[in-house]
Amino acid sequence: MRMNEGVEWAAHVCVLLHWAEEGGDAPVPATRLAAAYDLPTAYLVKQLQALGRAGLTESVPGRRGGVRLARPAARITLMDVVAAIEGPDDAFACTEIRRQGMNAERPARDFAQPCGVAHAMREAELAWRRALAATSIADLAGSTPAGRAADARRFLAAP
Amino acid sequence: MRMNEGVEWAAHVCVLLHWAEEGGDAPVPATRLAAAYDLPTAYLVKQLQALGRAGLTESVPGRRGGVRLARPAARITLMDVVAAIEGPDDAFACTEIRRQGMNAERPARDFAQPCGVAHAMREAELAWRRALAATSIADLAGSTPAGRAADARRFLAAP
DNA sequence: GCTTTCTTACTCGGATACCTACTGTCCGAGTGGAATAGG
DNA sequence: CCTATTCCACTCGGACAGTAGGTATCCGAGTAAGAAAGC
Repeated sequence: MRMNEGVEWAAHVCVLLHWAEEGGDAPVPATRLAAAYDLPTAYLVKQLQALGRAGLTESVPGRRGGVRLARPAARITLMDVVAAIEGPDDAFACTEIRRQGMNAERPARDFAQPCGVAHAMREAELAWRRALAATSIADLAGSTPAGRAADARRFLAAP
Repeated sequence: MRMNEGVEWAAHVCVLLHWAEEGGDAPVPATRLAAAYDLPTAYLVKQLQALGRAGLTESVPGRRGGVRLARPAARITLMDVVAAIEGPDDAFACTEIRRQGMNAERPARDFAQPCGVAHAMREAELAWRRALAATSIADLAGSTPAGRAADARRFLAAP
């Protein structure tokens, strides 16, 4: 069970976009974002499109276009970013194997209650989601050393 | 990010092994376990081997051999099962992209503190692990309707 | 009757094939600001 | 000087190839219980 690399990219890029917003340099073109962390541009664009579909970012077409956050960084959580990139599905998918084999003859109503394994897995994932939802992009930006944040703003503002 | 199907299998199989233990029918051959839920035997054996390597189950070779739990079901948690099948690695793997691109010139000591994204992800995974560790195989067995548990014991005891 | 051998029913580990999903690249279409050309 | 056209820099979406890992199967080697054979 490995998470998409795109999640890491997207999280860092959202922090960059927050800094750009503060510096008055929004929107930022994808090529510049890719250069900031030396990422393959074409593939990063794919992740940015996923963020856009999820409503986290807005894209401005045209000559001085680019990408910017669709709402304040304090109201975008890591959970939002993970959900945007990974999709809405749970990691654990119950396939109801309990109905097969020795239980194949049982009527469906015997399995009205959710499987205990699936229930416990779901609870654990909810705990995970709650923890992710507790950290916002603004929190991440705030925990970065001031020197690096200033340099990032400078990099994004440069022509 | 999808979890291995083997996790579901392994969890249900551990519950079966617990019932077999109670009924005095341990060890249980893999073929019987596979038949209980109509799973492909050869592939289930692979998952059982992973459980064995993790120390959750013991296998008895030879004619009336099979697999049994290595310790009481109350002391085997869902976390143990997930770790055995999925491996010990975290789902989120930080690749330190913050060191590249615009920060490529910085000395390594500038990044002594862990990346904020990685830290938040790690905290969330710990919450997930804690939740999984709160449910034991015995809990899962206890939450199954008595009728199905009895039938399972009968199935495992049958020649 | 006792010991030895054989058969049988298991597990274990590696090798292999297939398929899905992630990773990465490329191309054409659409959009809007800025520069340029024409009146 | 004002308007219309062209150009350029950007986004979007789909198509495509390569690769890693999950899914699934098969085979040979090892082990022990019970049956069979020999003394």
